[in-house]
Amino acid sequence: MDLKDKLKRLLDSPYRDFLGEDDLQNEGELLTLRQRLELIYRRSRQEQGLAGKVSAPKRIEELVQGRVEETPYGQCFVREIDYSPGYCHGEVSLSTLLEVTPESCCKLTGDERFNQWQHSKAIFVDTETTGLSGGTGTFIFMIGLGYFRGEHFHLWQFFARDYSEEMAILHLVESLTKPFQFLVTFNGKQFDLPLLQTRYRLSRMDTILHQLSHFDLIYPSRRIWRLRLENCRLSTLERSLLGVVRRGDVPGEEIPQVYFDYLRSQNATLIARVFYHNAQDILSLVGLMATICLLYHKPFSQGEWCGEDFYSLGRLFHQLGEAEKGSRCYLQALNSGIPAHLVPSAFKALSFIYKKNREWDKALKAWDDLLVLGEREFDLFPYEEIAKYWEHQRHDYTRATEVVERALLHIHRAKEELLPDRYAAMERALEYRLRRLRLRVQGKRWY
DNA sequence: GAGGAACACTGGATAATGGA
DNA sequence: TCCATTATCCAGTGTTCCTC
Repeated sequence: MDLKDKLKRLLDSPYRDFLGEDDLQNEGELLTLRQRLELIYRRSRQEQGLAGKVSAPKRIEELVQGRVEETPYGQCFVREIDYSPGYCHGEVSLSTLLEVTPESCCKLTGDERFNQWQHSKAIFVDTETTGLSGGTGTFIFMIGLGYFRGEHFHLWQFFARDYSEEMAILHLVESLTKPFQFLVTFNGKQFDLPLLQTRYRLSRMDTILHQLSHFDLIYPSRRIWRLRLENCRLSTLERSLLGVVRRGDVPGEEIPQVYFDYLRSQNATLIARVFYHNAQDILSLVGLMATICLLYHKPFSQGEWCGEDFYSLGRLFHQLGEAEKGSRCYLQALNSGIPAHLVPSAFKALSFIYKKNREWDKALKAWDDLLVLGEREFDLFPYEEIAKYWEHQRHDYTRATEVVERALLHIHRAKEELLPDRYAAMERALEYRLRRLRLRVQGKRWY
C-alpha cells in the first residue's frame, strides 16, 4: 500500500468526519499527509473540547525515577530498579529461578553450553521498538535488561529520548552485557536479537549478544501450552501461568505510536507506561523460565497442571528421549482428562514407549484401549500392532491372521466413513499382510 | 546369505506463530 | 505487516534384526 492508498483509506475512514468542506475540496492537492494528520488531531481535540486545555508537556525525568547518563556516544535516560529476594511477579517469586538446574536448561534448549548454567550469569532482555518489520527503519528506543545480583533481581532500562540517543543505549547495554554467558528472551531469536545486531551494525559498534547461549522461551512455551491456551503470547502465558494482572499497561501494538507521539509532543506521560510494560515483560521472562524449567525438572510436584499440559509434557519428554517420564505424563494426562480427540494419540504414544521397552503386556493393553476407541472412529493402527506382536514376538501366525481378518471386517463395515483413497490403501495393506500370514500358517515361504 | 519387516533417520514441503 | 524458527507430515533411504 503506497502513500496515496493510505491517504485514501484515511479519508474514507471514520476520521473523515473531522474534516470540513474546505479541507475536502483540497483533497489530494496541497496537503501533505502530515498536515492532514495534524488537522485530524486538532479537530479531534476540538470535538472533545480539549482545545486550549493542553497542559505543559511532562518530561521523562519528571515521571520516571531515573537519571541522564553520559556516554562517549552522548546521553540517554537510565532507570534502575532493585527487586528484593522473595519479590513476587503475579503468583511466582522471582527467586524461584534460583532452583533452575543446568540439566533442564540443557535439555530444553538443546545447547550443551547450558551445562554451565548459573542464574548469576544470565541476562533477561526485552526491547521496545518503533515497529515489527525489523529492517533498518525499525529503531530501538528502549532496552530492558535484568539479572540476579545474589538473590536480588536488578533491572536496567535504557531509554533513547530521541533518535540521536540510540548509540548511547547500545553502548551501555554492551558494556553491561560483557560479564554474562546466558541470554534469556521471548521470541528473541526472531525479533530482538536480529534487530539489536542490525542496530549495532548500523552504529558501527560490536556486540557479544549473539555469542551468548540463548534460551528463547517461546519454543518450550509453545510445546507445552499450545494445546491448552488460545495462543502462546507472553501476555497470555503470564496471565494464565503466573497469575499476572497488568494495570495501566500499553498494549504492544500501540507502543510505536506512543513513542512517535512522544517525539512530536515531548510529553512523556504515556512513555512512563512503556517503562512499566517493559519491566513487566522482563519479570515475566524470569517467572516463565522458572516455571518451564521446574515443570520439566519435577513435572509431578508443582503447580496445578491439567491433562493437556501433561499430554504436551509427555510429547516433550518422549521427543527428548526421556521415555519413562513421557509415559508417566501420558498416563497422568489420561487420568486428569483430556479432550476426546487427544485420547487416541495419548494411547498411541504410550504404546510406542511400551513397545520400545518391550513391555508387551502394557503395550497390548494400550492397543486394546485403542480398539475400543476405534469402535467410534476406525483406526488401523492397533490392529496392525497387535498383528505384528503375534507374528513377530509370539510367532503365533494363526492369532495374527485372526487379528488381520477382524481388521478387514471392520474396515468393510466402516467403508462409508472413510475416504475412498484411504479405504483402498488400508484394504491393500491388510490383504497383503493376510496373504503372507496365511502362507506362514501353512508353513510356506512368503517371498 | 537372501529377503522381508520394522524402525530410525533425513530432507523437503507446508503451516503456524510471535515480536512492536 | 514480515519472516525465521519450529512443528508436523510424508516419502525415501539406510540399517538392523529376524526368518528361512
